[in-house]
Amino acid sequence: MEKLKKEKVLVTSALPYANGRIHLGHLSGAYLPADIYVRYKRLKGDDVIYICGSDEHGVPITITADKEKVSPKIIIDRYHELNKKAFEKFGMSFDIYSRTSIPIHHKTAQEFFKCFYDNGLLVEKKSMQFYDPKAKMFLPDRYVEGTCPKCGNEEARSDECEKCGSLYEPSELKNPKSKISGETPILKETSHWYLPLGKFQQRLEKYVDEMNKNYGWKENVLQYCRGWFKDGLKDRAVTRDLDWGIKVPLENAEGKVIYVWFEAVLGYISATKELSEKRNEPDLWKNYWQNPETKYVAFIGKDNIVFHTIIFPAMLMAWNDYNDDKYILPQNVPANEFLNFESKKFSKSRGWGVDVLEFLDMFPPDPLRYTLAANLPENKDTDFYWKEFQSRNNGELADILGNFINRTFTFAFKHFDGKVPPVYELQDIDKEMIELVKNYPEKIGKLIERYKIKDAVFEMMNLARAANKYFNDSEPWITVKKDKNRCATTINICLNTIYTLAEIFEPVIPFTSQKIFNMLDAEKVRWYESGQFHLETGKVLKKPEILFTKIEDKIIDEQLSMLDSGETASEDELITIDDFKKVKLMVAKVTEAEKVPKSDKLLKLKLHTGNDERQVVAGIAKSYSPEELIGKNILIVGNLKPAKLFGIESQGMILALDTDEKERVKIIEIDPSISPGRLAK
RNA sequence: GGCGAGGUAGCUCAGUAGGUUAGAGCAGUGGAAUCAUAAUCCACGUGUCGGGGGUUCGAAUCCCUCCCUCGCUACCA
Repeated sequence: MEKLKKEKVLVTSALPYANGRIHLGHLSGAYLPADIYVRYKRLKGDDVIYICGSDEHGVPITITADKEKVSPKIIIDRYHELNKKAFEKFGMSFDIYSRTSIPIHHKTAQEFFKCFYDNGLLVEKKSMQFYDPKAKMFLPDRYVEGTCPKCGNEEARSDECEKCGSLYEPSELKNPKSKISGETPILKETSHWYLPLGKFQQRLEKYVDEMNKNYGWKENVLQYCRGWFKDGLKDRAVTRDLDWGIKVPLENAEGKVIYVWFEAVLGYISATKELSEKRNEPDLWKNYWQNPETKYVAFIGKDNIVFHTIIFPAMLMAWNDYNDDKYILPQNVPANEFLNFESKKFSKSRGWGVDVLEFLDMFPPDPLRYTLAANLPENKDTDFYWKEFQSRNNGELADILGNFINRTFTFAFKHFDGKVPPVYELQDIDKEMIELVKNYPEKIGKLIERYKIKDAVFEMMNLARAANKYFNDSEPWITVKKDKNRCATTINICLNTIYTLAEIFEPVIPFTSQKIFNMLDAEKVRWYESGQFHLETGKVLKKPEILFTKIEDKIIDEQLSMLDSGETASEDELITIDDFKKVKLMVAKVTEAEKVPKSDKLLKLKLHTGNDERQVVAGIAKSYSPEELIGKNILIVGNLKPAKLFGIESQGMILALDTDEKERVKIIEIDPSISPGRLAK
């Protein structure tokens, strides 16, 4: 075993947004892999700190607060505490779980802002922003929806179209609507500061390239970066008009806060500062963040890639340009994909999924940690299935790992007074086992170093499999009668293997691992030494306990049936008759029809609805030709808000039925004797 | 329709500097054993590596094309 240099490692996990409870998907993405990595690093003897905390600013929190008619502080306090507790119960080993509402963070974020401002980096731009007179607030991009002036995308944001990627002035956006009140917002002048990311593009590309060359970034992360670089990095506003957040530290900046994307990533630094204070080591944070020796690894989910590979590094570069105390940049950003739940996306609003606290009320954390770790979305989205959870718990943790430990311990107690028996003459089978065990820590360590956690977990269980085989092949239940020394040797080797198992499994199932150490009355050792045999002959063992209880089919079936009922309830949500009365279903006669140029599915129709004429655009071109529609009596929704499709105004919606054939619909035809304009009731 | 990801044994998946008989876990079948949480161990797969075409001495692995699935997004009004 080569002596490895002690590394200085800084690990962060994405700051969860304090606007809801974390669910299993969150754990799989950014938290469990990081925790496994960190626990391994600690066992290895590296100097590591692990930082996380709640992200507590931004508009969604204010909206939740408004909905509940409480202050945003109530919301963030609630979710900060809940999530903190969930992480604790799950066994997350953060050195600190901080939050972005604390003064240290406000100060840090303001320092960065001020530094960029004072050095003339930030560009001030006056612009017309949407203002919702009813909600009395400026509307952030994502709360304004309208039609993109360039490509006609109807769900474009106020200054940017995600469809075609074009940027424009809010005044160019067509048909703006406030997503908060539904009102048409007015344009009001305001001014904001922008971070010119374009200035950093070349350096960022070089940075990503070099880090990848030296440390092997994940393919999905690189793809994402390439996409952003290809489009060219744009100026990004770093302030917002809002009263919830970190105040812009300038004169005449009333009502302005630092945009949450700018400050949230700095929360990692602030949290480390808070840790410094708590430990009463004022320079601790600098020893990591401003130490070129530090290896900084940022664990995140795929939705967060751009912030950690482009924006945050750009901010740190900018700081480093103007200051003598220079920050290090992420050395690796091992972003995971997403975890789905029983084949579908987690969805809070649809009640799909299980949140962490809910889960841990029913089951202990280790089986969950193991199941999630064995199935991490490292390369692609994966699923959490209740059945898989059961089979991993019963078939692997209980049957393979737990049972091996149990059968070994019962042997030690039945035949060797609960003490570690001595080793006598070694046969080939023993030597092979000893050699095998010796190599496992390094094998697994190498996988974890390369962020191949899933493979590492598989190897951990493989050692337990091999241990069972060794036990079987050695047949101690026979040797105990014929050759006690042989039996003693076998049990000694098995007990030492259990020691190694306790250590290598610690990052994944720390609670159980601790129980095993207790049973062995032993302590953790250095990771790379854990494959060697440490148990002294004659050492007194503690009585074994069952480490994993089996999960009955009944319990899993209950969960599955709860899912079923939960989902149908939300899908078939009942409406009142008043809800229905809002919809004006009306008979109309088609007078003209033509294809919309350049469109596959759209027809432009002129409809006669009794007293007036109206134009409707309908997506039925694949099912009907314009000619066959003319003269038909059909049913439409008459009081739908007009919308523009392909630049053509549509003043209603034609009702049609799905058919078995894909993309084919059947319009609802009304008896020709009914005159246009009649309403359905 | 656009973008992205994927289609490999019944299920979940691994498998890129292209090279002998394509792998693992689970499930299934048969067997061994009985110390142990009825837990373990061994043996067993003629899989069109989505279809077709191409490059190559040789492709699951590279190129083209088509089909299908999922996600996001859309002309779902």
